[in-house]
Amino acid sequence: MIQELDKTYNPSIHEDEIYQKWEKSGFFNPDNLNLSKEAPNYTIVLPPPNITDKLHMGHAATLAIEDLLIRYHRLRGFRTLWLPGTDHAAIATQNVVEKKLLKECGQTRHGLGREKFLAEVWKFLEVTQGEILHQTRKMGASLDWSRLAFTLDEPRQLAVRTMFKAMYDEGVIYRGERIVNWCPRCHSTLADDEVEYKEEKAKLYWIKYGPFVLATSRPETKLGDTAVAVHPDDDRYKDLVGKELDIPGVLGNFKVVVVADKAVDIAFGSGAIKVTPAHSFVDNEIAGRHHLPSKKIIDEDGRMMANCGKYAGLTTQEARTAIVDDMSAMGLIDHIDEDYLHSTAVCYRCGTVIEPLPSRQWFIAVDKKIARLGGQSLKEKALAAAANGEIKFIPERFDKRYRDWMANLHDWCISRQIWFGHQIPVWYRGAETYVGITPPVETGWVQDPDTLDTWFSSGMWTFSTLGWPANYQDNKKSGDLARFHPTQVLETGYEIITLWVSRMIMMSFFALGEIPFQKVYLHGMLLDQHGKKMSKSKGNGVNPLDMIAKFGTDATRLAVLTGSTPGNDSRFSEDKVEMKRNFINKLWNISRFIFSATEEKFFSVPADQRPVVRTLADRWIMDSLCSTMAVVDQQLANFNFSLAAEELQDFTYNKLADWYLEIAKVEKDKGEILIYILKNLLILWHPFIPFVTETIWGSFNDSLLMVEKWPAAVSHQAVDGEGADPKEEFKQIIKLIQAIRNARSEHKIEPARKLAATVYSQKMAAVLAAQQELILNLRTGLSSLEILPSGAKIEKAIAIPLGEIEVYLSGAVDEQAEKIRLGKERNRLEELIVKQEGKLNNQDFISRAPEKIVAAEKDKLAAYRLELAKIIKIIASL
RNA sequence: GGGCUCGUAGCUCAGUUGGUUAGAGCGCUACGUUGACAUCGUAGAGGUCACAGGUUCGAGUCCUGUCGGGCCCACCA
Repeated sequence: MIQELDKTYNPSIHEDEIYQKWEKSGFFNPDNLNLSKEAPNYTIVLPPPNITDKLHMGHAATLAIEDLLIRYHRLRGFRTLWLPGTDHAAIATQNVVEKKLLKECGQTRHGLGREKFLAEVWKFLEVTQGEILHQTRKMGASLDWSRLAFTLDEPRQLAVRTMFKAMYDEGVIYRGERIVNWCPRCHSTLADDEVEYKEEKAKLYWIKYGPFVLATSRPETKLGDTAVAVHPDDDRYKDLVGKELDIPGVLGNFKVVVVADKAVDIAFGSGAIKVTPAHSFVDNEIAGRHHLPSKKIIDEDGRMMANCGKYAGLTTQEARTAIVDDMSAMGLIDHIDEDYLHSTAVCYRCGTVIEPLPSRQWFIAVDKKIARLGGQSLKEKALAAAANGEIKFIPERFDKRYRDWMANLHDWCISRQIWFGHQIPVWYRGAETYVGITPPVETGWVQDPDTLDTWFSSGMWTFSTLGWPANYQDNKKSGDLARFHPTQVLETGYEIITLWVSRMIMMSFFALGEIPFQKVYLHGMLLDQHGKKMSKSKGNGVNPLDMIAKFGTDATRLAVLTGSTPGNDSRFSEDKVEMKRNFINKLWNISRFIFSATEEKFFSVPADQRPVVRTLADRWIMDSLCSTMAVVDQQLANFNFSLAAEELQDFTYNKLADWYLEIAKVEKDKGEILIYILKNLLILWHPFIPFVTETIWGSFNDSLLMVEKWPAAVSHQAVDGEGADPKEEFKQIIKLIQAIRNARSEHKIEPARKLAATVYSQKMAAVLAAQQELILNLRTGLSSLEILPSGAKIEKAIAIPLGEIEVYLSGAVDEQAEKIRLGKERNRLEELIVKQEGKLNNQDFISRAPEKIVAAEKDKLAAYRLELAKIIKIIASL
């Protein structure tokens, strides 16, 4: 049964129905695919979007790319799993909800209390999660919804606690004191990427410091100084290194040592710095290297502590003013630079100045040698996986970024002082500590109030979604974990290589001793039409649902899949989507035409059964389809989605629609071959534009296109070719037709006016004669066509030299225009010949270039000369 | 400061290991309803490949430098 198609494709009346059909079929789930045991796996875990907000175009691009990969491999007979989920995005989500509560009911999280606040967060995420999942379905994503996961659902909570305990037992997770970014207002540590830098003018104080004069922007931290550091190569201070000094200060004299450390910049200030290990990251590192004591003087409220004498209780700002005044009175201030430009670290959330503070936090030791990793550290394992090619980055350049970052990685601080997230599975009772997957049974234990960095749980994503830890007993994988891990590809944005990709690799090595994925394909960012990053605050973001409503999902997908190369940013604009909508409509109308031109009996022929080929044009289109199949396979293997789509679009538009369909109208009886091409074309297009292809397919098939068989390019390779290469011969026909159209256009000959054509060709006469009907009927406007091996020049005719072929059009000649046109042509050829002769007269070229190239260049010159000779003859005759 | 990346037609971008007269789509110009498609067709114009050197028989492609975008990381005592 063949259903008639509407005049234009209207996505909105088909898409939802098609998606339901797919979902009901069960084929999103690899367990339902009819595959042999030997079928290879193809698994991708969806990078779980944050439930902070609905999806934007960037997410749409991710979904389009991954669905393309998944559908392509499903068609090719892989056991294909695409695993969906969402990310609780701890801090980000908590902030969004905090802001919302403050705006809507003036409540703070502290006012509400932990339990009620968390209830609000869960209420919020239910809404956004629902919206995200709806958007994802609208994109046509063929995700296995039966395996849907959330980074904070019950199974993932169990996985996180299990992981934490295992790492703690192995000594990889430890509690330690370290300088952290502390926001005195939020009362929380901030991750490095949550700190923002604001550039501003400040004062730089040059203070007298024993034998030194040194520059500081924070004189109040002098109370916590334990050393002075200079560069080891700095001759000015060589003699002082290693000495202990007695320094006069506002609270009396204190002792510091002088150390030499390469972290000091000789050129800045006086080349000497005071070292405050407790309140500066750099100083803390210097202190670590030289085993210096640390003295904490600022508390969690950003105030001076009790050990600061009369300054105790002042904020750091107040203390700075007071101390500078006092130092000034003591003559300790050398001078002050007023216009010192520097950037201050502030909280990305509230803008409060960050205080670096020593704090007790939980860490993952990345350099600790681990027995279960064969005595290697997480860092070493993660680096080796990239170095030995076990994990490949695409494009390759990101491999370097990954390894550079990994090599410089410090211990990873995983505790956060926020409420929303995985609460740390550690309980305290007095001096006792208990770490466990379940709470201790006895009473009196209090759980650590902190939660884990959101990347801890998302770092476990490849295996926590596949049933770890239940599916991993005695170092053996079972169930989904055995079937699908390691996954084949991780597809994500390059901006989270460090945040996410690196963590996943470390976590997977620790939990399973293996890589989480074989390839990492990194896509670029989607920018707006002006090349700016899309963001909510700029208001230039686009909701994919708007595009879908306007132009359809397929157009939206194709727009984000094309016009870009791997790893590079690309611009998005509505115009692009509109163009793709036009193309999809073209495909729809190609199908309509083919339906109308095909006898019913051919519709049921299987897509891989080759049709009978009769004419040169048939052989040409079959050959073109073959090479398109090969190119698409090759481009997709290299993640060149855009080039694959371009190849398909070129075949569909420029070969099939522009030429072969027109030929079919002339040569007739093409049903068998047309439906064959259409079926294969729909399969080839399906991964890119699943809805329209499935819709067309469904109008004459009972089966689902999504599980058809991908055409193997090799089986079509043997396009029967008696005689010469059909491609080359047919290309000559196309060239001839185009030249005739072109000549008509240049001579401004009205379309209705018919011309008589005479064609001379020694080599091609027979081939051209066989294609007479096409040449006459493909918009050339000819009244007659005479083809001869050779003959006399035709007077008063438009002459078109086409290499070996000569064409004359008589019936309407403007000799003046003809002279001008041919003159231009002559000049062009003469220039080419001069250039070519120069090349061939160059002895270096002749002797050093490969023979093949030299021969080709000689042939070219001969061809140019032949053509020029003809033109000169024609001009002379005018 | 370190690293990465981009600069090719008016616009958005391709251009595989150096080797035809540097390509595509859109836009523009002219013409046009031909058995699917105006969400269409035919034809055309349009480029010192950012700039300056170098390597090479040969450079859009490789090297060095300059200028101009973008991104990442570190740091600003």
